Amino acid sequence: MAAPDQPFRTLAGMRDLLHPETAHRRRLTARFAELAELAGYQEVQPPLVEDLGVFLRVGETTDVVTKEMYDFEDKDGTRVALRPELTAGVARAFVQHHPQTPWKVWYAGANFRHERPQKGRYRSFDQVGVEALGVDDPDLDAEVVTLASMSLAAFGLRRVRLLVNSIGDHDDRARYVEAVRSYLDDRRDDLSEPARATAERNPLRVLDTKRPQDLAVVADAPLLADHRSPASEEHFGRVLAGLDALGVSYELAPRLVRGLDYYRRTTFEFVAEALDAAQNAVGGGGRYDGLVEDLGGPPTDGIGFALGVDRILLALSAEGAPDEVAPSVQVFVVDLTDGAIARDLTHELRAAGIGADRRFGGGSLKSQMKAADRSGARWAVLVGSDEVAAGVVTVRDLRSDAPQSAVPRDGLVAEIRARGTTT
RNA sequence: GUGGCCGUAGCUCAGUUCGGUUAGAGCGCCAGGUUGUGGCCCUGGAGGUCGGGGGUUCAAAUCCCCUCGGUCACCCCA
Repeated sequence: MAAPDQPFRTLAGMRDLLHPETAHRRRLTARFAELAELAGYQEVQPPLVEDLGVFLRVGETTDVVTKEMYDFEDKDGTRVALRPELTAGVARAFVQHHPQTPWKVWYAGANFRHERPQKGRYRSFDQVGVEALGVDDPDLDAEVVTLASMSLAAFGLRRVRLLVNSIGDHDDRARYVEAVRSYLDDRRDDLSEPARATAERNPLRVLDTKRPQDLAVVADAPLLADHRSPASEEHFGRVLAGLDALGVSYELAPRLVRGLDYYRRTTFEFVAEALDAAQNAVGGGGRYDGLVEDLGGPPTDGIGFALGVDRILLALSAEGAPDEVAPSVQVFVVDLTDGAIARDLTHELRAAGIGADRRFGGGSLKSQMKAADRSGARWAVLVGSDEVAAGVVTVRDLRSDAPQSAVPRDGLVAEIRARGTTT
């Protein structure tokens, strides 16, 4: 096989995650898992690939499904797709395993959408989130929104706006869609060309347009609040009361229409103010009361959210959040003999739970000390012919000018433990 | 999917307007100054398919075409 004209590289919109970013992501995910489990959510891991039909239920009028999906024919002819989001897979899992309700689960994982990449938008992107199925109680809505809000705060994000809306239940939504459709039909001549196409496919999506021309039309569009049934209105009122009681601040966003078709009643979105980029939504979610039924299960209420890990990291960086990563190596062994001592000492230290490394190929004392410095280790342990003869090692503090000292070779682990590895 | 801008050393970038000797800088890396001591300093060194392919020309990093990638916006969304 001939070598490629150019070396292989990641596909468009895909990236290698390297240290220290991997460490930031791991820390964020761990923090999220902690918070979700504190609230009684259990981890779930649906597969990355599902039958295409699972995702079609997400919304056959949405770009996510119609244009952006990585779908292909499997070897047996089945139409399958890489998941563009996790809610549909979780709902499918609910139908398949019929767990006890309420089923409260959290997840962390990659999703795939074939979009044109830009800042904060990648073809492979990570989300963390929760889903809670089988409960209609507005207090659950408040719990879920609060968990999302607290998670963002726990990650260190400072400037976040929470937008909340209710798009009504199934019937409210259907009536509202018709009202908007007929309104937009009347104003068709005032709409931009792309907005006209959107209006036919999915009228609600026109409402959160950014084009000035369409904004003027949208300003006078029918209001959702006028189309919500008393029951929906009451549910929404209790969600907001719950948020008030829990001290979660939010803004009502009457035109907040989220991208996926399955949303009902409560919808919400988190916007990071530090992100001036177009992609500034760091999370969102809502109720999807009909989704499980659409996937062949029993009528089941559900609500959840997803937070975009990539965008949160971008926002944290834009806010100037601290991003130091503690070095994992605490001790660096400098061996001036043939290297066998470094081999044995690093092994001994690691077995004792102390991060240890050394320089392969030896090199001058100076070069090994440079390597020790770069490793971030707190301690350098030096071994040369003098130490070997005396049965000791020399321990040097790389972060202070304290004098180095000789320590019995067999007592090194105990000595490092006694001195500590931090600061 | 559409449009603007951008691809030069490991990294950040000069050089491209108006083609012309061995393509530069800073940082990083390696070595020496200091035959057993890192960080600061000094000296030296290694390292480049100028994204890739084709074309124009006596001559291309520089001009033209194609292509790949990045970035920003639209669209969409986490």
